[in-house]
Amino acid sequence: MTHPPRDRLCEHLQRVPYFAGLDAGDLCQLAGLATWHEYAPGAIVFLEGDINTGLYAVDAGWVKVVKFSLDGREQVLRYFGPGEVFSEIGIFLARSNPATAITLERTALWRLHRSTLQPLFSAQPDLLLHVMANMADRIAHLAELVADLSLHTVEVRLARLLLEAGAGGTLTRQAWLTQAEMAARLGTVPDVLSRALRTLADAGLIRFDRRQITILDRPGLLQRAQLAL
Amino acid sequence: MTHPPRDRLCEHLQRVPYFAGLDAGDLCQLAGLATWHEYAPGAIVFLEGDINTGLYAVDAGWVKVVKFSLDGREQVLRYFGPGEVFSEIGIFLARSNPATAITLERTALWRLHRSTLQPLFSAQPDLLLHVMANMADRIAHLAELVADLSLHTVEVRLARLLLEAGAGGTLTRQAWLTQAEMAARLGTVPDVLSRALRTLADAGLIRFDRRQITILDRPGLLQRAQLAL
DNA sequence: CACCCAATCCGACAAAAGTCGTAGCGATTC
DNA sequence: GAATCGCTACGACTTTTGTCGGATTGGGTG
Repeated sequence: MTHPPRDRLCEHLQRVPYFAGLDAGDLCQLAGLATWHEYAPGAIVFLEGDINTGLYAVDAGWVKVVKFSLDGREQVLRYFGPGEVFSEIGIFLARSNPATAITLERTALWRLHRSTLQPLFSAQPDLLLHVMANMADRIAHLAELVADLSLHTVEVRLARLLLEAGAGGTLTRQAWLTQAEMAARLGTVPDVLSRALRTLADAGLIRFDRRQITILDRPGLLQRAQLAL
Repeated sequence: MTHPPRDRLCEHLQRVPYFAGLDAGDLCQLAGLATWHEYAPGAIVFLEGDINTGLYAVDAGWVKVVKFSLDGREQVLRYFGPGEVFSEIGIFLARSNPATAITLERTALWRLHRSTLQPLFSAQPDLLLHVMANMADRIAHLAELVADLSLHTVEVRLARLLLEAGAGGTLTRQAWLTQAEMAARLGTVPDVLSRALRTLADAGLIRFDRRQITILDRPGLLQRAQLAL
């Protein structure tokens, strides 16, 4: 994970789905303004309350965006992996980050600082629309998370997560996706998640060990997730 | 609440904080494209899953944006009152509404349909930035809601709500803000909310009756809200 | 006024979630 | 191989939340 040469940044950005469809020349202009940052696992990219940020694009690795309670419990709002862009709120000077970003493993990010973006926006309304579309995605995702937390039990939430993540039957967990991490994602604690996993396993709906979770009975799981019948 | 004459729409829009700072001529152009809609209390403005919407501005009345569970429980994402604009997601054809909008009382809305907005966006990047700033606000608000639901008890959430809403000591409730409504806002059920209100009242922190809630001990309430000490 | 209806309140109970202590298991390190 | 560390598992317990039946209140209506 060494610093990619300048003349390859453009190519990099074009592979980011976020920027697909944008003019190649404009993208290269963007690339020239991006800065490269490497982080160790568990490093803080930015803190809730900070205002001095911009837009981030993940080159390699994984980042989680979280909120903390005073007593240290954490709620994951979202994970971001290679090719994804986050922190749209960093575009606005008037608003501080609503959450904290932390790396989950050794991670490399591109950063487009607010000040470098402003002129581009005026020149390239298309870019603005892309960013807006991403924000719309964030809003929909968060609204779904709110509904999940408020309206469904841990078991239902877990079933939904498994159905979503393990579209292909077996879900091989990233090394960093521990039960504690999954619990923070689902808005609960490791113990409760462990119980829920066992309940689903005992019911014959899934099978799991330390590195992967297999869906054995998708229709049954859909039912537990209150998405069917 | 009769249909305002066309030549006053412009003036109306200028009073919407959302559009403050935009060029007056552009606003009048916007006004000419808006359509006027009236709703009875409890009417559905749009449903989760619909895609045929646009941007709404509240002229008079109140609207709530909610998610439902299969068994009918509801979680309020946000309330919108006079002068506020909502449903930014309606701008994107590719995305269906993530939630349902319902009126709380007799309500009048302006609607700017997607198709009428698109050309304006190209001509007026400023307008885009305004919409984006509002989306940033939605994201921050939802992130806060997620953290609240996941990390705090009902009592803490209630204390926070009271501190936020009743900045001036006494909070006179809108007629529609029943305990059931407040419960849906806090992500719980009326019974539990009633208990939490009683607990705070018994502790001498608040006083409440059917039409208003008074904060008696702000520092004490701040402590309950885990925002102090 | 009598009536009705929605909102609120209450107590008892059930379910879900969180806490705690302990124990086992695996991979890594020494 | 032994020691260690992080992750996972499990059982017992507490707290929080949700549910239910029924009582009470208060405003509006006929």
